[in-house]
Amino acid sequence: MRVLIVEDDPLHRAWLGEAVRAALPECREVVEATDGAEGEARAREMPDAHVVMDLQMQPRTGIDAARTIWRERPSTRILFWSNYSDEAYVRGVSRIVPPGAAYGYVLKSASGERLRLALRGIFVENQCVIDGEVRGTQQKSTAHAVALSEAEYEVLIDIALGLTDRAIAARRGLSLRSVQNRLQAIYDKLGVHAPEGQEGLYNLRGRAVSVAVLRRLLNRNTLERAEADLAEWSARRQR
Amino acid sequence: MRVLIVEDDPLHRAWLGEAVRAALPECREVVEATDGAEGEARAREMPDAHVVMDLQMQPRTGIDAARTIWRERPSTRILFWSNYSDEAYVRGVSRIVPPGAAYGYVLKSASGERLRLALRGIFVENQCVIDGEVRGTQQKSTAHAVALSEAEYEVLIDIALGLTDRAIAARRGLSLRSVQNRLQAIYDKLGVHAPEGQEGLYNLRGRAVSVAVLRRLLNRNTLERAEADLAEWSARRQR
DNA sequence: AGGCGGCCTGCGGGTTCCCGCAAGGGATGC
DNA sequence: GCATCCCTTGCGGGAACCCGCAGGCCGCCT
Repeated sequence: MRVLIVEDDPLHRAWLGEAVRAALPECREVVEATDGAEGEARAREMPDAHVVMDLQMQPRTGIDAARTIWRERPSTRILFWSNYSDEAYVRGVSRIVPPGAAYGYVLKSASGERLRLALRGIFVENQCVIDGEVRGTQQKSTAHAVALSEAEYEVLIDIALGLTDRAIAARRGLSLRSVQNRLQAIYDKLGVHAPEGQEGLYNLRGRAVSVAVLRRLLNRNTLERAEADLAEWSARRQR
Repeated sequence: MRVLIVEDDPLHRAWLGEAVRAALPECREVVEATDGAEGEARAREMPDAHVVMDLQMQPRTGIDAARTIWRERPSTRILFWSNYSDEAYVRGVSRIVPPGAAYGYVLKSASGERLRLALRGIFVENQCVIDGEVRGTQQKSTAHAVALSEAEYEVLIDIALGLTDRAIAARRGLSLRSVQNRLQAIYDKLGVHAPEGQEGLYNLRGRAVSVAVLRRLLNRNTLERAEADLAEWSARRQR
């Protein structure tokens, strides 16, 4: 067994290396990478490696790296080790896990014992290990009536990018009115309407984005990736 | 001399404690706090302490803590030790430094030697020590013609909160048209206009916020604080 | 079959946004 | 004094947004 660690913080990287060696004595080799891009390269050289990865990295995030790693080798087992359980991250991860892949999501604030269990669970027993807190936001994100559907989430991203209704309609293959219907649903679910007696206070479109950021549905990484997707779509559409 | 460390990550906290003791042998006591609120409390008990503080903390950020510490004792010397040099953070800090106070801003990625120099410079020599990278974004943020003025920045925050033109006008004591002028300036400076041949692509208002987030002019913390300010203003205005 | 709920779509109109045009102040400089 | 620059304000109009109403399609239930 070989393990690849991708983590930009030197202190955390060193500590993680120790934890991996201690939890997995059967591990022959531990390789460390200091950012997403290097992680992808190392993973390419180690076709049998398991991966432990941070999510917040500059400039390529853990999600970016995981996506390419999984695209090249969908059976790779990846343990995400992150500071936060924001819905933006949880959604980001669950969007890219290949069907059937074993993965994990453990918070950095979790105890060493929990990390140890996750390491063994994923890499040895081939099971999925998700921290309780993460599980919580995961369920919250699929609980009906409060949560946004995937279709609505897409439109939310589009307005966060600053697209017009018309542009969204073109991009998503919908009519203008359908886009607006989705927007209504988003406004309702996010509860962006101004309180009693303050009617003209909010621009609902902008307010929705604001609330989404505050509720951690959206973050800078989400936007950055969406921006890249948009650029690609926009180029393709030019011809 | 006494030093207060405010840092939520245990690894970083421990390492920082060592660095402080090594750099400042004349330091009699090192106290550690694990989040912003505790930091404020400890600072209150140590009326002579210097402070080393992380910026990203939950739920009270380093900026929140620094603000109350400085309000109670404006001469406190604070060294901010942060992962990022985002304009949002730099602006956030420079908005709250009391006139004449000695402070510092050092990146976590900087070498131990740079941290040592900063610690001695601020706490012993009473000078300001700002990392080169931070200095860079600081200058970028005040370089004319590309950068937003303070007035424009306020309006940017308002649209990021999802306010209407009318609401912004009421809040900032301006006419509707003036608000729109500020918006124009923001649109120009952020360069949000769609490329040639894609005229209806962007909703400029939303696009401006998007670009601002991508350029790190705004982040979640900025928004959170702005939201609190807005709520307070809104309550005051009700009567 | 018929009814029901969900999603998509067109129409219409009230409101808000985006912005060109133009007129009024201060502030500064020669 | 006058010119110049910057910021503010009003007016007006075209475009985009928000949204109620109503009709159509599809799958599901009894």
